[in-house]
Amino acid sequence: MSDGAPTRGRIDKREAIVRAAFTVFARRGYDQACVQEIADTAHVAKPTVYNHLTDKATLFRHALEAAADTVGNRCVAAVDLLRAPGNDLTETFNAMAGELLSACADEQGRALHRLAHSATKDFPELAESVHRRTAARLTDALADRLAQLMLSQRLRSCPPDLAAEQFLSLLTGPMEHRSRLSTYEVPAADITSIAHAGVDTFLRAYAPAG
Amino acid sequence: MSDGAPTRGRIDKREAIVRAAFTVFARRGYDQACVQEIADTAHVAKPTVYNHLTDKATLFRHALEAAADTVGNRCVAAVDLLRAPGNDLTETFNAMAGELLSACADEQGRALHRLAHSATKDFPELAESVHRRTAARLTDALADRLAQLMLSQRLRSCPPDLAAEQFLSLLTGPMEHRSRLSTYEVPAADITSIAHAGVDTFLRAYAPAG
Amino acid sequence: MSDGAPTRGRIDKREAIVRAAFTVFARRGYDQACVQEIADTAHVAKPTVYNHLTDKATLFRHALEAAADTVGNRCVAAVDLLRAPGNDLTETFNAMAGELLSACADEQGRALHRLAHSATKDFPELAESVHRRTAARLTDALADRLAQLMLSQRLRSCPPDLAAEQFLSLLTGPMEHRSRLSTYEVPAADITSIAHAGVDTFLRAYAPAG
Amino acid sequence: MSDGAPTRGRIDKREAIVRAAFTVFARRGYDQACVQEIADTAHVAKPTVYNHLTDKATLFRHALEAAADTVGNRCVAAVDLLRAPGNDLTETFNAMAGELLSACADEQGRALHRLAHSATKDFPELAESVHRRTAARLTDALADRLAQLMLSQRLRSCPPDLAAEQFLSLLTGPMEHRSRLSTYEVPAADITSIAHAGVDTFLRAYAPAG
DNA sequence: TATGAATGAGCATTCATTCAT
DNA sequence: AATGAATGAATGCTCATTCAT
Repeated sequence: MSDGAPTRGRIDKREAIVRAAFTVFARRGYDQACVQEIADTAHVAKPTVYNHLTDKATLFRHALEAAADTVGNRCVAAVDLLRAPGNDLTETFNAMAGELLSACADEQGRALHRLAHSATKDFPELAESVHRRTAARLTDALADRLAQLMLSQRLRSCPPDLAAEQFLSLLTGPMEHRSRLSTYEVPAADITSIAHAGVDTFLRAYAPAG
Repeated sequence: MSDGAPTRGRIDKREAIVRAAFTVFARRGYDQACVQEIADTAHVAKPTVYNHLTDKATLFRHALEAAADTVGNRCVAAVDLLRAPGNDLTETFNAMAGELLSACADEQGRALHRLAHSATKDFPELAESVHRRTAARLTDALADRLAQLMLSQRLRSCPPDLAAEQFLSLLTGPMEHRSRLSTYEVPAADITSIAHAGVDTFLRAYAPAG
Repeated sequence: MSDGAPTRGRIDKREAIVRAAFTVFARRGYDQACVQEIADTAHVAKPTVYNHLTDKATLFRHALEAAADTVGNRCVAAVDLLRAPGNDLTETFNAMAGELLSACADEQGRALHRLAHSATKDFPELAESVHRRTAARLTDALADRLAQLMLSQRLRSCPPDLAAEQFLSLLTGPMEHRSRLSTYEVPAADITSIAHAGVDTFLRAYAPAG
Repeated sequence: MSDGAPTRGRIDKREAIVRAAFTVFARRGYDQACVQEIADTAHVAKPTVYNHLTDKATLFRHALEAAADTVGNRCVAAVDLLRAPGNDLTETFNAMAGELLSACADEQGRALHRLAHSATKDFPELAESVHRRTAARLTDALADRLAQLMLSQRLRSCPPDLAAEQFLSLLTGPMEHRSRLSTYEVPAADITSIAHAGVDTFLRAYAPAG
């Protein structure tokens, strides 16, 4: 290779394959997805797929982990809104909650959720890995923020990871309910109302004593 | 035939097949489950399976709906504990929450949860049906109980279905978190602590005003 | 059995089965016909079919031979028209030819023709038997009539079976051509014109010398 | 690749498959033929068959049409003998008729005839296509020759396609009779005598007037 | 005798994966 | 590095046929 270009091209092709894989897996599910369709979507020949990623299973792992990182990043970014809580805590939480739900509820997020579930049987480590890159990472980040708010007496003092877990449950539980296990898209209005209701309940329960 | 017995035999065999189907689908997932294994598990020949249930898909539907009814029944029974709330509301809720989580967290409940998720792509009506027989039915039953408690001023007055949804979210969200999407069994101790924490937060948020 | 009645009922049922068999075989062909459909058509249970006729193959044989006799009878009846040849030989032959083609060209005749062809591989004796009951029997009967006409000098003298064979070929060949191997029904007008043309050619070739 | 060779290999394999398909279909009939046997006969793996020809049905269509072209070519070649009619018309017709019957009566021709008949139910377009490539094409070619002979006054003037149809019927009708619907091979001696008899009758009927 | 129920055998088709080019 | 071609392994489903009633 003269400079970085040829390598670049190869990397691009690999990325294209992984992206195509996620698209196809999202469309068909793991078992019904066929490597041929992934190759077609990536505009490559089937053996080329095997040259880059050994296995259908490997393909699946890379596709899901990449998507998990994307979703995880967006969630953490939403949580970062809590670094600058204004005077009105409710307002700040509402904003964060809205962001969070939007991040999880879009097409990619829902597909990832479904695929992660379907992976539990044959790829438990992958399900674990996705969980770590999304839910666990998000919970940790949120727990950090909540701990700060407890320190500054704006929330009742208590184990911050439990609080984080419950806050997220108040958001995702109703979402799962409404989207029928991520089957259908949830209208923006519903998302907002779920967010507000969750925040309201959370803040009532976690308001500072007195 | 002497009495209803011969018909009985047929029904028994059909039930055996449906039960076997659930077992195998739980073990392998829909796509990887093969009808032969279901037949073997039910101790019947493969065509006998087809004589009773038309399709692999039909087999799947019946197996899941039967399991959903079982799980749903146990959940509703747990909620019925709220019909006789003692003096200590916390204690009653704790008991119910424990029952509820045990019902959802056992092997069958977790398998059903996974399978329902995997069904969303190819059997959306089935996912919907399972949802109706479990989560939706449970939410409705719980909302009824909460409405009564609001009337008798033991809970703050507010839309009961929202309250029910949030209560259940406070239980199932952490469960899903801990079980890694229903992959692993959650130890009884953790179940209890999740139940208590959920009840605590819920009652704080929904305590009667003032 | 008290008198002939119960036996009658049994015979009727057997006939119904054989008739149903021909209907279904005609509709589907031998391989694609399934015994269940025959049983349904005859309004009987499947094992009843096996009680009366041992085999799918046996069913086929009886169905075809019965149909062959029916068709054969009609053909021979047509040939009998030659027993009373009027003054105008052409007219008599035309009448017979028309009858003959109508007999072979109706739904049953065409179905029998197709089925006999499909039987040659696996049931050569059956194909032979059908041939004997239809084409061969018809040829013989016609040869008898032609021999008489030769004796009475109304036709040129020559081997009568060859003449019969050729006469029938002049009728059935064009029919097979027009019906696309018995696939389609041939319009009545075409039948008449084929008949007349065949008779014309035949009588020209077999006209008495001088 | 040096020249066109590699492509050649593929074509050869495809042709081998189609040829094998005809062999097996001829041996078993459509329904009883199994793709595995075709693959074995062609010395390929079963999926290779599917790589080249989509379907069992497609396989059937290609096999029959190829065979039909072969038979059709030989028939047309036979008819071409009439382009140079010698002084003795009978002799020329006898030669052509012999050629014609040999072409239709060999193993391949008889198999094609049987298969075309069995195809009428499920592949009417195919039966039509085979008919067009053989009988119809042959009739047309013969009609052309007969028209020329009429013009040169060596045959009585009349519609040439009707004459062609009748001539062919005088040959194939008795053949079908003797071969019991193409079941058995017809001895060469019989072929000759059928040919001569057919020609004799035809020329008597179509001799120029006066 | 008539039938509901059960089964053994068979077959088309799909797909992940590997070679040779 | 990329691909056309080939294959081994699997699986859903159908159907003729037989028991037991």
